[in-house]
Amino acid sequence: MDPPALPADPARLRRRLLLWYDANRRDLPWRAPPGGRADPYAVLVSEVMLQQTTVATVRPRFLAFVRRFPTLEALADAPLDDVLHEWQGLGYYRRARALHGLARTVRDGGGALPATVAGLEALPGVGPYTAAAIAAMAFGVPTVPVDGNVARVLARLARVETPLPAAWPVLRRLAADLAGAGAGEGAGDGRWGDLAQAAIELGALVCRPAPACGGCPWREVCEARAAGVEAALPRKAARAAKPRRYAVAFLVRRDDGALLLRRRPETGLLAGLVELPTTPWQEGPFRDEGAILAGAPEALDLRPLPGEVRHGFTHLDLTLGLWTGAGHEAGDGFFWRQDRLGELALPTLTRKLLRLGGITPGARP
DNA sequence: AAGTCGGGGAA
DNA sequence: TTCCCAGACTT
Repeated sequence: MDPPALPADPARLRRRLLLWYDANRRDLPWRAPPGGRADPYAVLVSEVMLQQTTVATVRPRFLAFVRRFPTLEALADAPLDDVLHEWQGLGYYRRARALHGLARTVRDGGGALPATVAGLEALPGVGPYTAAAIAAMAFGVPTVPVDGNVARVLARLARVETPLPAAWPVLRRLAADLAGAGAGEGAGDGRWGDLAQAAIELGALVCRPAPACGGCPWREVCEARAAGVEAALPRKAARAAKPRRYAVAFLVRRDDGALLLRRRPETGLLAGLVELPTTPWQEGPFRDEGAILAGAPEALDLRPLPGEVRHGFTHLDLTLGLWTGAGHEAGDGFFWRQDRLGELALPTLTRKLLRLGGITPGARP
């Protein structure tokens, strides 16, 4: 089969897409008003938050984040723990660390975000997608960022049958073709930020995994639709099954009501966040009390609470029981916390366990 | 190229 | 349940 190519002139595709976007765009807090200019810091924060995270989740968290850290300089001046606290529950906590590091890098380098794809991609936490997105949306660079939405749109438009992830280079080339000059460039060109938003928006609203072609501005030229294969694209390589792991967490209280906690290591899963003590995670369920007590912190009268917590990570599913007891000494790596749990950066897994134990740490930001 | 890194909502 | 989300980084 011929190598995939855009089925129509790029300038014509761009015009059709922008007309659709003008009539169908969502009003999102980080977006420039129609005809206006987006705030680079807002674009940066939103794009990092939106990495593998839905708009519905990000919208309120974005508003809270920029309220607490209104400028790149304010973010650079804040302690990392404050940033992690503001990020709790969002997942992929490396993003928060990278964003904080990025802010300090930029502040120490003069204070302005780079305005080029290459300059942006050199910053921590900014990869090919995010660099292109910021360049287009905040600085008007003529480039079309390829995220999961745009990959789906382009794979269908040009009928790319190669499965992901092998198809990524093909899709990036198609995106570059779309951003290229094309014959008779005209109305709409110059709106490169809107074009980037529009390509993503089309994937999010119309060219979804279950496509709604009736509302698509490209339906008449879409090659997947012409062949009747739109719902099957993009094809994807089979993924490995997620293993399940088991552990028991411990709700240990001191006489004064303080709770025994520990901080996770600075790298790896849930890096630097605060959690309840647990046994090591193991491949099968715990069968006898001895194995549980062997993994427990020093405590008296340990006994199981009814119920369990299930929590899914990206590459494994975890099932935890919860035991409770009384203690008075915090061993190495542990600490007591009496109140104001809401001020700690707690992962969702820990919140689920606390809820099972009848504790509400307070609303997260 | 493959593995690591969260959590939630929709189908 | 499974999929997938405005992906990046490490090895």
